Amino acid sequence: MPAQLTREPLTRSVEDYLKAIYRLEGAGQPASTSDIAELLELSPPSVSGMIRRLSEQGLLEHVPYRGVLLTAGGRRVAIRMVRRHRLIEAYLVGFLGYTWDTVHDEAERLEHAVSDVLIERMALALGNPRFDPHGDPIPDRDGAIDELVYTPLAEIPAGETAEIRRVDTSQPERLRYLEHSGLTPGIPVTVIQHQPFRGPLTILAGGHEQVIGRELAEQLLCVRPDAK
Amino acid sequence: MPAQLTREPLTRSVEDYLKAIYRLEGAGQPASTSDIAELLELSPPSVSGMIRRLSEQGLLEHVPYRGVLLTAGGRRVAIRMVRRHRLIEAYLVGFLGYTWDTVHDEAERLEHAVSDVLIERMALALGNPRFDPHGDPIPDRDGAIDELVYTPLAEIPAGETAEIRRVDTSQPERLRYLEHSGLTPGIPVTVIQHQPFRGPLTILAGGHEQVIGRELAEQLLCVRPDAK
DNA sequence: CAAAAAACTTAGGACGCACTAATTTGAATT
DNA sequence: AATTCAAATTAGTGCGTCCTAAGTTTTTTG
Repeated sequence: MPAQLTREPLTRSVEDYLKAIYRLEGAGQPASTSDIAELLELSPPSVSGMIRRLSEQGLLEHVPYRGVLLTAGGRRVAIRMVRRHRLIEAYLVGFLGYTWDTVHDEAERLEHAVSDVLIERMALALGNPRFDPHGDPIPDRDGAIDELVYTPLAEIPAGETAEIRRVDTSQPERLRYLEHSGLTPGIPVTVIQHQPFRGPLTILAGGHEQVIGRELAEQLLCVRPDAK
Repeated sequence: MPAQLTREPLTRSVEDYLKAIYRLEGAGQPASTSDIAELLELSPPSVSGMIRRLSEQGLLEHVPYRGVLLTAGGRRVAIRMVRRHRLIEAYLVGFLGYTWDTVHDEAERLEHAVSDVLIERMALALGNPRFDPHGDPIPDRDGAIDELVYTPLAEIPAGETAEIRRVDTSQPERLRYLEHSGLTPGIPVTVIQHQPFRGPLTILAGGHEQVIGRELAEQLLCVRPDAK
């Protein structure tokens, strides 16, 4: 109902909340207070307070005790932040010698500080890329984003080959490990064996066999040649 | 006395205050409350309050009713911000199509958000430049800065030729006008005539005569071939 | 289905940083 | 030297964002 008519500049906190809620909504459910709190490393009462302010501003809908959903306006802001974040990552990797395990934190700060002009200049320098270094899709200027559906490597049956397209973690240690193991977007991987009880996978990638934990295999998002 | 032992991250406001005080100290005098307030567009009481906090943190020395001076620690922070600001300006102009009249505001926000790593990457990409697009000297990593002494064009006697080295304004309109008039760092200018009573100057630059206001001529910092 | 556990909100407070209004101090003027 | 004026400070507030402690609602479980 309150429509956020006066476009006052949003604070960094607000931008972070909206981005987090957008990400949590990706799971299909409304974002819960505690999930937001955990993602942003804040206490639940702090989140409750911010939810009240954001829904007063018309950026989200709140059903008490049930969770929140972004309004169109809130989603617009969130997607804008996602575009910024991913373009900055791509630019830093493409032009300033960053590696995919180090860009996240830098982008996390810069996304709040760059102007629209600078973002578009970066996009231009990069040739308007559609994916960032982790394979995450970059929304276009209008907020359109093609969220392709990928299959986690962990769910590829033994014997099948799939290609890694996207890596769903921002932890530097994990990213370094994956890079070192040759498990990056664009790489074909053959699943040799699944250990039972959600155990590790034996895979073939880059010409040699290796074993990879289940949790990590969940974060390697792939396409199967046929299922594509 | 309080030595700012725990290196907690400084806020954006604190960084802005220290940079402003550093700039005001350039005039040789302690920075006054009202000068700081004017430069930062804040009320004097706000500045008084911040001065108290900053001197408690050991970043500056305050003599009540007299003004403030940066401590070594405060100066270190301020020079770090100046290096950031000027390197960012140079990078944006050099690599992202910015012009010298549009970089200031962008750099003003980015200087608070970039990491040391990113700044050094930009410096490397630029070949560790010593001056920014306006001719302002860029402090090196250790904070060393060679503040050359220039002569304002307004003080060059009629008949003499001098070379513009530095332009002391960040107002986009003025910078656009100067660019349009061909009055940028590196350009030789011959003073033809001074109008009396602090009036405008007639000058020869880029092959044609033009008239330039006294105030603007004060901001064009030059070296004289002989005095150099 | 009642009791326990988990999730969420409200209450109340702190901190940083801005403001206006009122007061104090120092400098300038007569 | 007394008065006047400008500059600076203190007093008191507000806003945004965070916190802990305490209370409420929903979900889970025995």
